Amino acid sequence: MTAPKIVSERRMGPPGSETWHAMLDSAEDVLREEGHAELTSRRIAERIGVKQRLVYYYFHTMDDLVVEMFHRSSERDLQRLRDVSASKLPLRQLWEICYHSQDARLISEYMALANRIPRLRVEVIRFIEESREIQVQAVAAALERQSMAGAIPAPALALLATSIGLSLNREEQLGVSAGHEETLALLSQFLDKLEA
Amino acid sequence: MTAPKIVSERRMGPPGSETWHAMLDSAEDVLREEGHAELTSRRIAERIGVKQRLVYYYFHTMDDLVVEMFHRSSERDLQRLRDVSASKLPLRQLWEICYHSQDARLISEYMALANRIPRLRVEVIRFIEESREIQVQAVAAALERQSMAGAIPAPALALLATSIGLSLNREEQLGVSAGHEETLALLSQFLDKLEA
DNA sequence: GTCTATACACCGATAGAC
DNA sequence: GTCTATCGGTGTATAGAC
Repeated sequence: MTAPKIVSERRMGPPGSETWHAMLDSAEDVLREEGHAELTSRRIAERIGVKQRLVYYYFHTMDDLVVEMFHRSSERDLQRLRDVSASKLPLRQLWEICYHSQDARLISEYMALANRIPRLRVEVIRFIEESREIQVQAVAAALERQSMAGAIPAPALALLATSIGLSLNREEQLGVSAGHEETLALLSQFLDKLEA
Repeated sequence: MTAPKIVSERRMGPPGSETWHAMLDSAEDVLREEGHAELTSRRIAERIGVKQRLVYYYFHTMDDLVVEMFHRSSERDLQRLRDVSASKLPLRQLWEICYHSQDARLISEYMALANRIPRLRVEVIRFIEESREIQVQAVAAALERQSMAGAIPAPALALLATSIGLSLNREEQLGVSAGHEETLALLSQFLDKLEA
C-alpha cells in the first residue's frame, strides 16, 4: 500500500472562484491565440492583471492548470452536446453543429500537450469516448425517426462526421481549400439520401 | 525594396552533410517520442553524441532546424506518394497506404509547432496541397480504370481518405476504438461497390 | 568541424510579508 | 487573496580556441 504523494503543502485558492475561472479563461485564450509555447504562468497572470505568484495560489503546477482547463472546457462541450442530442435534430443539423463547433487550432494544441502530460491524455480519451457515445445516440435517434436505422451504423456516421469536420476545419484555418467544395457537395448529397 | 535581413553572420555547416542529416534524424525521433517540449538543441546534440554548440553550426536557429526537418521529411513523403501514384494501384491499396502511412502523433506535434512558426506553417500548407494533388491524380486514375470516374469526385475521395485515416490513427494511438470497427466495415463495403 | 565557456532571458516554483 | 523577492534550472544563442 502506497501513501498518497503530497506534491506540496502550500496554501491553495478555491477552485471555481472568480479568479480561478479568469485564469483558465486567460489560459485558454493564450493557447488558442498564441500557442503552447506562450502558455506560461507569467503570460496568464499578465493577461488578467495579477502577478505571476497568484497562479500558483490557485494551481499546484502548470500541468494541473492545463488539465483543469481542458476538463472545464470538455465538461461544457459535453453538456452542450447532451442538450443538442436531446433536442432531436435531423442529421443535417447534427452535421452542421459537428462541423462548426470544433476549433482545429485549439485541438491541435491540446493534442500536442496530451503527448507529454499523461493526466491530460486521460482527460482527452475520456472526452472523445463520452462525446462519441452522445453523438452515436443522437445519430441513431435521427436515423430511427427517418426509418433509416438499418441503412448505416450510427457509430460509423458519428466518427466520420467528427473526423471530416475536424479536417475541413483545420484546412480552412490554414487556407487550404482543395477538394472542400466537392466534399461538402458529396456530404450534402449523402444527407439528402438519408433524409428523403 | 527591402534588403534581405541577415540573421547572423556566423560560420555555418553544409546542409546535406552527414552530421546535418544526423541532427534532423535525431530531432525527428525526439519530436515523435518525446514531443515538442523536449525538442531542444541540447537534447538533439546529446542523442547523437555531440555538444550543443554544434547544432548552431548547422542551423541558424531552432526554428530553422524545425522548418528544415519538416521540409526534408515532406519531400520524402511526396516522393513516396508520387511513386505510389505511378504504380497504378487500385483504390483499396491507396486507402491502405493512406491509412497506415500517417503518424498521428508526429502530425499533431507539427501542427502545434506550425501555429507558432510562420515558415513552418507555409511548408505545411504546401505539403497538404501537393500531396492532395498527387492523391487526386492517383484516385482519378483508379476510378477511370474501373469506369467509375463519374460515380464520385476524386478530390472528395482523396480528402475523405486522408481525414478518416488520420482520425482512426490518432484514436488508435490514444487507445480509443469506439466506432472503428463499424467505420472500417463501412469503408470496405464502399470500396467493394467502387471496385466491382 | 568540434570544442569549452558563457551571456542572457525566462520559466516553474517557493518563502514569507501584508 | 495578493503581493515582493528570489532561487535553481534550462533554454537559445554567441565568442572564440583548437
